Amino acid sequence: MSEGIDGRYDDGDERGFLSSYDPHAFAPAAVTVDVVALTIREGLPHVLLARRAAHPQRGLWALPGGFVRAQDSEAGPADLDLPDAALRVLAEKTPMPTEIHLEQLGTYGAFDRDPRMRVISVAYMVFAPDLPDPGTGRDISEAAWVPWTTKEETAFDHARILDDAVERARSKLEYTSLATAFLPSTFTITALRGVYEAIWGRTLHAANFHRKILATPGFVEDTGELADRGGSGGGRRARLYRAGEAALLHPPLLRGAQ
Amino acid sequence: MSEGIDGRYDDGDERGFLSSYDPHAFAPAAVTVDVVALTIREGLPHVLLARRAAHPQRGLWALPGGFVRAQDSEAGPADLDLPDAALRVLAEKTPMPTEIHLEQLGTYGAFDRDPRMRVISVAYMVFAPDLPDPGTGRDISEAAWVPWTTKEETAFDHARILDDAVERARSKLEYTSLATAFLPSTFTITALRGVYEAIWGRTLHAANFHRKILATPGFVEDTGELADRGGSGGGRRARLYRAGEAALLHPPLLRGAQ
DNA sequence: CGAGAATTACTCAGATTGAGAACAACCAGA
DNA sequence: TCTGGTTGTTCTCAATCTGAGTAATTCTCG
Repeated sequence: MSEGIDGRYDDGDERGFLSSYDPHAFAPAAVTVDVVALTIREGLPHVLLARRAAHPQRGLWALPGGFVRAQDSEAGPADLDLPDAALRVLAEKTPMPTEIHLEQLGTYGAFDRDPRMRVISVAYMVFAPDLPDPGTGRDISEAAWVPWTTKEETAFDHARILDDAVERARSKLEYTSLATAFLPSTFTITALRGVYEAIWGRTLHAANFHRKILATPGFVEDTGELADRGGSGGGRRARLYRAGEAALLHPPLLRGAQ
Repeated sequence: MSEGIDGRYDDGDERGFLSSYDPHAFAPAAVTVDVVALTIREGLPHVLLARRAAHPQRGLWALPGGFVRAQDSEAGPADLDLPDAALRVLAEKTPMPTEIHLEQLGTYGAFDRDPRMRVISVAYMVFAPDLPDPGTGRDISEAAWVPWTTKEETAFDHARILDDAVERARSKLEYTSLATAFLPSTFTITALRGVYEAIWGRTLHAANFHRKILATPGFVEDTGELADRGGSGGGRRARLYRAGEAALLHPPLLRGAQ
């Protein structure tokens, strides 16, 4: 990968070469994962944040995160891949269902993003249905689902990571079927529209949305059942759907248009 | 970030805390950057690859890459941010113009992706206009622009990174104006269509493409000039355009449709 | 039962798209 | 210099899609 380091071994055989590496010699940066877990509560997007229990920046909100375990150690077994590390640090803050949508957001590595040392952080996003509040009876630092509009002070560069996550989520809703990841296994078209309206921050024309969703092949499948009851103030009972097979929407739903 | 490590300092003040860190103790993984540089030559997408000059996997094609320099060292000054590292390792393989499009693709960290040690690699993409072949008179290992359809054996997991880059490029062309990044500062609509056809691997209706590009606000700006001459086999001289201000296309160009 | 509300179906004008024809400008060779 | 072939650009038209509004259906609540 780097000619500067590899060059010293140009004449060796591969077997002898592999045993001669000292990982610490080439590892002057720490690697962490941070997770932006998003959900929708009462029509508003929320993100899972934890209060920092230790210095630096003690008491500020921070994304759930932690060091990637590169090898087995006293802290626990190694993380075999980065998504494993992301799910582990998330589970340390709140219980999660087995089926959640996890995707990589990006990696942040500016030299001054952490005052302690050079830290390179791989950020992940989770789209989750509405979940209970993080348990308080467990060995968990204070964590909570916080409205993402809350511009309270956050630790390190987590405000920027959160902004990037918001923009990614808004964009993903346009051309993928990921909106269903915010909902339980069956849902109504109105609930699906609520996801779009919450993430995009605008209202959509209910009738046109309905037509468009049903016209997009593979977005939702009819379960044949009806919701238990209509909306809060009465109303017809809505049909229940489940997520379909399609991952990409053709054509997309555009937030710019109405 | 990690309660396991932070916990030991719960009662300290922030100043004393910062000086007590030993980076090596928490850094058992190396961080590298790899760059997928794409361009279009003679109507076909090409990627910049370098033959590995050293073990492991000596002689295989690999993406330009190298270790991130977390601190100043004998190898050179520290990379202040990850994009700086990406541009540095790319410049080590071939000269690059000052204005290129660079964006992060993703980070790869499976435990077995490098046989030497735990390596976490941040992949970047570059969209470049057609450039000269990498200089042979410099202290450069063999590098070349290779058609991306060449499924020759590549080192490590670089084939997968390249596949991810291809899919990202195809997708980006739909809803951003990045196709212009593959062209010189002024270009014809036909050349722009050639970018789409090369990346998407299909032909597009010339007249409809023309109409759509000019109808998309901010995609291209008319320079008022004409190309020096028509196409290869004669023909009318085309109008020259330059890239416009818009970064996102509304509405997008859809590859699924015709 | 009647008012109100949510869901779903329907209508219609305007915009967009896919396909092709037609027109314009240029090159090369007769 | 004429002529056919090639490329770039504009135009036409039917089919489809979109935004906006209206209406029908079916529920809750009082």
